[in-house]
Amino acid sequence: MTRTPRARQVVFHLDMDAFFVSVEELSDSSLKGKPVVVGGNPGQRGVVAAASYEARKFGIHSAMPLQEAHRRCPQAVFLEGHPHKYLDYSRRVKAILGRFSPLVAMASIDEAYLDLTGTDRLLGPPLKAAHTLHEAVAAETALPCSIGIGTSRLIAKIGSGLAKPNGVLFVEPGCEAAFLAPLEVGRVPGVGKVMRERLRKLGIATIGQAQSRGETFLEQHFGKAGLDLAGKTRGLDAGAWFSTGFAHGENPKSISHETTFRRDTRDRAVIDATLAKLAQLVARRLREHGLWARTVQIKIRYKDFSTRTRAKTLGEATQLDKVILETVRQLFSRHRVPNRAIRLLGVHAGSLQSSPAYQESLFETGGRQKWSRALEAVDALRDRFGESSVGLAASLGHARRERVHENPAGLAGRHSGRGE
DNA sequence: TCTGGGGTCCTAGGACCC
DNA sequence: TCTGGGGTCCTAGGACCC
Repeated sequence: MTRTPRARQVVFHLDMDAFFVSVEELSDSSLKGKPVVVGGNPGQRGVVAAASYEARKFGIHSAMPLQEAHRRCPQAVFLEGHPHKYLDYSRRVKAILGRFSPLVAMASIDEAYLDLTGTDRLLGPPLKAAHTLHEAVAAETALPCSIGIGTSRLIAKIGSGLAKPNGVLFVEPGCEAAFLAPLEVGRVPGVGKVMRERLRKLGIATIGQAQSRGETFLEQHFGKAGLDLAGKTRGLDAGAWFSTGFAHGENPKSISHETTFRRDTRDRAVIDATLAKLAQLVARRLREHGLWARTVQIKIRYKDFSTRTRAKTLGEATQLDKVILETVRQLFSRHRVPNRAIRLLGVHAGSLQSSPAYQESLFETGGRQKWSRALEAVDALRDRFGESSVGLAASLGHARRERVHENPAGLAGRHSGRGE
């Protein structure tokens, strides 16, 4: 990523501490100081959504199977949780953040990035501003959080992780690489279990070791992910995840629902009812967002956890329960392995667009391709008949009509310079 | 260790087009 | 008779995040 030279950024990353657990403690103070797990009961199929710091002492962490958490700490309090409450508190926090900067990006329900570049006059130096913010969150929500401050989102995020619990950490500009060097490479966002293991086999356990192997080495072994990693080890916001900018919260790229059965099933009635329910949930959310889906996908996970997805792209985008249900039924009957017990079913809508036909504002993703197709066609005509043969306005009008008739390729085909 | 649900992005191969 | 060189779209799977 090339970066235009600019004033050094001041980025905050604010992360709520054990968010779901902390919210539960607000309404039941007897939970404080106890090992608490939010995510469900240990008898259920499920994983830990949040664990209190007390529970973490037993080795319990997010995404751990509930049964395993129970095995490690039978005396822990297991809670189903209250998603609506969490959303409510998330909004309250967001409102507070909005008073500190107009540039706030919620990265998930319990974390946000703030751009505080150039707010010295108003809020004081970064550390002071962070403490003011920290106190405001504590005073107005009674929830603990941690704040990382850096010259990039990446540095701020890693910083907030190290500041936990309930702390503030400031990485001085210019000290990024030195700050990162001793940290475990798994601290880098985007480096998960698989990449960490591959790095370990290459003798890379810390960010500093990755730094010294260099960009070429990392790219050779990991392709684009390696190139991004090289940037991250220097404290840069490399990769798609970090380069999305602060203006956020546009339309989703996909909408899906899935459910794991309490017990694996082969029961056709249960399966049919589940597919209908999932299709209906997906369709409703499409309508809520004012979006139409071009592809519909089914997900089937069997007893042995093997998972299959099968997709179909529709001729015409939809937001109707009926169309989605018919499509997933078809995909299911065509691809299900007969008599195998099913653990999970899912319905997924992708290739979303904001109207049923091609019409996107010409500058949005879908439209851009059509646009360039049309312009290519114009170029082909020019190649063949000379510059004067195609007036710009006329050709664009033509392109638009072609789109409405859903035959964007027709123009290019008939008038191609290759012509055969 | 018996593994949720909602997402994003990336890869890679094949179809198809000019 | 050793065989292009783009490009896009579609599909399936997987890593990763919270």
